Amino acid sequence: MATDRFAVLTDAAVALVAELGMRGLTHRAVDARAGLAQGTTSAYFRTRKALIEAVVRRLADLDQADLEAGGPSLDVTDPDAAAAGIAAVLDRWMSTGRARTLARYACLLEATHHPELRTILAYGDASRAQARAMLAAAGAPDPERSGDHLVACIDGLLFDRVAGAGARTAPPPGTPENRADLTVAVAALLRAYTTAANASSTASAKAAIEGNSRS
Amino acid sequence: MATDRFAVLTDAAVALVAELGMRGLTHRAVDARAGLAQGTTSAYFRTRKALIEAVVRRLADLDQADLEAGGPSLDVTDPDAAAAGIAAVLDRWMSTGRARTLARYACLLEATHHPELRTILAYGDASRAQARAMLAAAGAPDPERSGDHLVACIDGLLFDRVAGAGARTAPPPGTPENRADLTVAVAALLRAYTTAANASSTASAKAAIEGNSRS
DNA sequence: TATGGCTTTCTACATCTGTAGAAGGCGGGT
DNA sequence: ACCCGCCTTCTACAGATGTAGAAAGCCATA
Repeated sequence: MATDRFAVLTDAAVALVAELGMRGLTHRAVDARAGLAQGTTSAYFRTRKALIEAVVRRLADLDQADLEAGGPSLDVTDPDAAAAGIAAVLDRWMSTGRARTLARYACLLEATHHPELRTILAYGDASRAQARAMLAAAGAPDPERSGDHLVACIDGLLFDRVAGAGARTAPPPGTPENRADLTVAVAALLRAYTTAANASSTASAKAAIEGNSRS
Repeated sequence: MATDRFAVLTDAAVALVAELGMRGLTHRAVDARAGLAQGTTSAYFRTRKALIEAVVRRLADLDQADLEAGGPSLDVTDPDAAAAGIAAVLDRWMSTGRARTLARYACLLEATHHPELRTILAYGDASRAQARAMLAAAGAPDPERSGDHLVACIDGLLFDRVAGAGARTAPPPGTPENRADLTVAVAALLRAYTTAANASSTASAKAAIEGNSRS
């Protein structure tokens, strides 16, 4: 999975971020983790920022490859099958790919105070595009917006199970029970955002919030 | 907002975590941020773990107070109003309370590799209970599970806007547009998880994933 | 006033971290 | 064989960080 020096180092870095957080990402720690001589990481990534950027890039690349290798089908005609497909991906990301998922969230948080990372980390752009396309094909109103909402919610399900309360309460990752649970959750989401019966337009919603704004 | 020494210090710590990440949480940095003499934080929280725990506890307390001061109404009979109420809270958490929200996510990620934090950080337990109660009142099937899904999704919407792509694409926090956007998103969620027309039971979902498990 | 316990402040120090450059080694071309 | 450029490894060092203890100040009570 990691053959050349760069890949070995960045993979080790990703693993470190996943299990120790951004704080554990250190030149020397990466050296140790990768089983290479002290100073190696420092030689390849002279500054810490370079190291972080490499991690972010690596994550993006891995996700890209993962997606191309076979994402969910997203068949509009069969929402339940689409939900099951998405659930399968989510389950994989929280079992086999848990480390990568955690690292990704850590990087997202990091990007909050490091704008330059945001360019590289186009995480989820592909998913969003896919979601929008699917909703558009399903004839949903405002597929752009709804697609974004949908992806955000699915991501929420993932985050909850990987770092939130779901990590304790939900069925363990990698099991059929987990996939089943995720499937019903995602199916509900798909139904919610595909139905043209989406009565609340932005306009009517605006009216509804009148009495609720208290900031 | 912060009168006694502990509160001053932990508030400064929360602010630091929000804007610099966990890595910025340092005894000396907290001293500086709080405008107190060097060594103060070190005296109050002898170890770094104690400092982190204090931050987590402070976040939990603030959330608790926030919730008691007036959470959304969650009126079952009027889902749109409930959605608007939730949207208002979300909007506040991503504008005025953005720092706290970011700090919370950072702590959640931190709790991933520090189990002792998990006990303190019962974040969202109240929300989950409320969601379950609401869904139960609405006659939704399996309100426990659906409630958890619902909260996870709502949290996903929040995370997306605070740290994800939504931070760039969605309407700016604190504006009516944002509240409106969130309202339609949440309303769709409520509809999805309250409808008894929730055809896919766990059992049928299990059948649906048969062809999709490839891990 | 003196005393004893606090809270607060200052200082010390071993480690860790970021960063840079020197030293060493290896292989390809002349 | 020799040289040159590259990759790798080692070492140095300034500054940050975690942690502990000493010093100083404050206040109430005897």
